[in-house]
Amino acid sequence: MLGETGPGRVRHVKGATIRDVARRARVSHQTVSRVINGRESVTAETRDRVVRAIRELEYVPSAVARSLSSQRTHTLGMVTTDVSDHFFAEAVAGAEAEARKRGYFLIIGSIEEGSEDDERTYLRLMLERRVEGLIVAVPRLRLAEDDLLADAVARIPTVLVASDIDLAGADHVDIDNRRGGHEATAYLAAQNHRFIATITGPLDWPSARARLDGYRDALRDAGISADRSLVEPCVDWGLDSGRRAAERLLESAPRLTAIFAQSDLLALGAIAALRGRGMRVPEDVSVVGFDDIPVSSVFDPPLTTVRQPMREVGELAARLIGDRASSPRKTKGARHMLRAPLVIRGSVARLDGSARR
Amino acid sequence: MLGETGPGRVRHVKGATIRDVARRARVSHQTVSRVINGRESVTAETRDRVVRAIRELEYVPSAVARSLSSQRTHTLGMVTTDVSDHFFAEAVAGAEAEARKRGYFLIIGSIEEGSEDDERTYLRLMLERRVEGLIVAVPRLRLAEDDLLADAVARIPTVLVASDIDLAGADHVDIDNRRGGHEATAYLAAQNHRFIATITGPLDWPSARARLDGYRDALRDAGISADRSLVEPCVDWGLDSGRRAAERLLESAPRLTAIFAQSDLLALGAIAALRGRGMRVPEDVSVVGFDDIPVSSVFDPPLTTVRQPMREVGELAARLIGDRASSPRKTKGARHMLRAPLVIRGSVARLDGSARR
DNA sequence: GGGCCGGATGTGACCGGTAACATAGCCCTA
DNA sequence: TAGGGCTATGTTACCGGTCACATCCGGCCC
Repeated sequence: MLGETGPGRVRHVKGATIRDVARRARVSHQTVSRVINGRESVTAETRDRVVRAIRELEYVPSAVARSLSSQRTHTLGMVTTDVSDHFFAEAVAGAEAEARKRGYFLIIGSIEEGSEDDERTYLRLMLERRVEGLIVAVPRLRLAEDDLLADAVARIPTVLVASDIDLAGADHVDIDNRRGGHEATAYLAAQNHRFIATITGPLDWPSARARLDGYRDALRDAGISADRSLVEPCVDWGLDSGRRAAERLLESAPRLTAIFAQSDLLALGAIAALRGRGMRVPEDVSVVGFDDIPVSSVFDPPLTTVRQPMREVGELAARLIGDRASSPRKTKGARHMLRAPLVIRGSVARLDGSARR
Repeated sequence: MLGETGPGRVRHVKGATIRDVARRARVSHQTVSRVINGRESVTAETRDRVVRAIRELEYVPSAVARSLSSQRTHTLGMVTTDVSDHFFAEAVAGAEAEARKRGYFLIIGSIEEGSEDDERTYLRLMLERRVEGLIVAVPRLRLAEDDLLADAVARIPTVLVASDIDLAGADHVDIDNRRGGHEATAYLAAQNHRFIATITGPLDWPSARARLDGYRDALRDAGISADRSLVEPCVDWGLDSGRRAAERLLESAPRLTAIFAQSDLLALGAIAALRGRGMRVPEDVSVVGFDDIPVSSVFDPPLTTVRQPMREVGELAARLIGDRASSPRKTKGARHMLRAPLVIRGSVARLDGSARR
């Protein structure tokens, strides 16, 4: 099996092309193309010859050449916040599954916290690769006034995930965070809690603000007046932040009987801090989280939390793109909200009227 | 801005090509190419004209055409088990970061549990896309005798992650699971435990078998004879499996004083089951996990566990590919083992000699 | 038996870049 | 002042497929 690459040129294992196969099977390259694409109108006998030649030459068709010629890449791009965050990993998994079901490949760009203009770079690279759709799951997106994103939207179907940027032409997919925050808080109020604190995520995340809005809505609905000292924002969504926030709350609002934490990790951190102060959960302080990460159910106590269906978010995003691609372009983007249901477990206690502090 | 696409052909928003830009800037397309690629030897004035034309036409170079012509795709492929598994998501994140640092894009194929011949499909698709390197992180890979994988290895730099398939020419990256299992078990033995049970992952995972080997090694080293009733395999790595396994163990081996669970979730499930039986951790039974997932540290008790540096695994895999690609091809693949260190927290109690049951 | 039809196959252009080489000025030196 | 060498730019082929259309051939109809 000597390389017939011609003199000089050494090229690693010069792959066979459609024409090499054609020559070997003594047909035209077009006939090979027909066989590859399973078109009718090829004699069984010819087909056999071609198939054999393909096998003998270990021919693998080039998706690159095919894309150039057919103007289709069958590729979706997804730009996300760091995939090592469980939350986004789920969304990627969902999008990937749905994309593949529809015959698309997913290329991802995962943005590390702290790096500069990465979303711009990724957007540009994906446009260059001629992705046929774009999923942007970067909550803190700073691209609002950016031409680049608008440009992308103008060229290809684009879905913004968990973003509050309002870009005509783009679809939006998000969790109904406001409602989720409302449900969590209303549930605490229904258990007779009146001093309900909240530990929020970073307030430059739209989801954090929406959950906070939901929290406030619920307090108002329950006739509880808002108290600024009961709201404790964090710089990130992690355990340590939750721990520290709980400690600050215990200083500033010692009368609290319940905490709505905007993530499960914040909640778990808060619980750890409460325990550190000798308080019991839920007997002394009730806690509700947000996310429903896998361990929430085995935690002690099992965490009552709001479940985010991130996988479905990813799936929906990919599906919307698929629909856009196949059907005539709708003019305006829609905003799709997925409900985040409250999962009641054991971290909330009912306060009987007399027991209010 | 009327489309100059020619009569008939409507084509959505026909993108400008290098030749369109050339025409507008009154230069040859080659000069445009030079400008795009930042080559010297273009007059500042010419460059300006070209840059302006690019902007006016909203020209975005086509990576597809470039790839076809230059025979480089700057793309790495990664086939993994479902990325919604935190473990693999970390590896993907690491690989992605490292790849991009080296100018590569990552396309991923995430294999859902239960689907049929997906790894074959993905491999084929990635080969078609002419990825310049391949990371295969599918522990349960059934491709041992498969021509397809061997084919891939022959064509492009390939790294197998956490696989025990021995494929000459491929690099291997893995956690040193045997040593990790040894450390966990040895630590328990050093705390005077003698009846040390283990809850394993599915034994068709090489990592599960290696950890089990490490467990046995450690028992032997400590002069403890093996007891089959102390080994409890599970069908998956999840919480429920851990819970059920612990319950079975309590039946079959009531004298156990310690459990080495092969994943943190298994460990947490086991702890939940133990508590359900009224036993305390670590006072009655000590538990060690494996993984060090984010919540392990706040669990009650904080979980002593073996930390898996999955992110680094991904990074290393991408780096190896980068090295292979740039340096002359080494003949044989190497096996790289990353150490998984024991993280001591609070879920193990020291048994004093008299207290042995 | 000529013409038409339709299936099987071949031909040449084209997709949008890059590479190699050609060419045209220009400056410098002998 | 001719020739060498360098810079700026243009020309043409090529990467490996797909597409549109041409061609060939056997069967069928009148």
